[in-house]
Amino acid sequence: MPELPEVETVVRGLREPLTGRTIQGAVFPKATGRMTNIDAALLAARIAGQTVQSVTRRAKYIVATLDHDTLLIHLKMTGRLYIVPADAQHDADRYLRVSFPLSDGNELRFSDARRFGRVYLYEQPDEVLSKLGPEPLEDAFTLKQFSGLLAGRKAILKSLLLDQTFVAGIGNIYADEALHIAHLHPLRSADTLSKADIKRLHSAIREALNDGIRYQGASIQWYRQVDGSKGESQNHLRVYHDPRSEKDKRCPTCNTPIVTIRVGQRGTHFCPTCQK
DNA sequence: CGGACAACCTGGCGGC
DNA sequence: TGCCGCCAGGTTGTCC
Repeated sequence: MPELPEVETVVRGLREPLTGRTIQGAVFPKATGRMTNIDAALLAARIAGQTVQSVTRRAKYIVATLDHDTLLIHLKMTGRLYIVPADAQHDADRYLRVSFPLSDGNELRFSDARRFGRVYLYEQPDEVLSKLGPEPLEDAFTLKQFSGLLAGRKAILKSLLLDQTFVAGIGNIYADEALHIAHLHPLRSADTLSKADIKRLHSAIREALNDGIRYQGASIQWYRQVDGSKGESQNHLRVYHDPRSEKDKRCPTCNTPIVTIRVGQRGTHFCPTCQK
């Protein structure tokens, strides 16, 4: 599911109900497998009694800064976070992976059908976060910086945009959207971009992601906001779609049928007329 | 560095 | 109605 806009929407939804609350523990109803970076019982013991200082986002990670540690949550494909009264039944959610009881009588719950999601507790979260590329919506992400990052890169554009160490937070939907806004073909090599191409791509990345946030994320399958509601971004996408359920997707600019190919194992959607 | 591919997991849907 | 195969918003590791 979640790319930068979806994770940002979830973070905004978590900020008020979590900030200032004390986490009382962590309950894992099923085997945790690879979900945590440390033993689940240790995580539960260590997190108990720590108060949430802030909830922010870095790339696609939800970052909850606690008194002594930082809780990182990655939703991967199907993770969901929501808050319910602590007495709500656990078995009402067949995909529940962990719940965190809070000092105000509520619980933060993490649900994940596909079990790819991750819940990490780090004293030094930079172990994970420092490997990530720049945040594309921050002021520091300038055209100059972006040009510098592209210098010497020869990768296929679509694959490069998905590389979290290149620029953080872009996923399959918004990579396709940004390339359409920038009029660039997903198979273009990064080393063929003109100065004008780079400028368009830089602003297109921001536009695509900001649109996603404005519409509160894309609920194509599993993604939900903290309150359980769907986002609206899926109704405003230019090229990204599911070819099986939407067989006649057309370019919003020129009405040409959108073409779907595979690039680096990912479904990739583009307008053959507008994107060169 | 970059591309190809398998893995991790399960659910949902199209097609037959 | 079944059952099969394929696809899915992400990431990581291996091999060439």
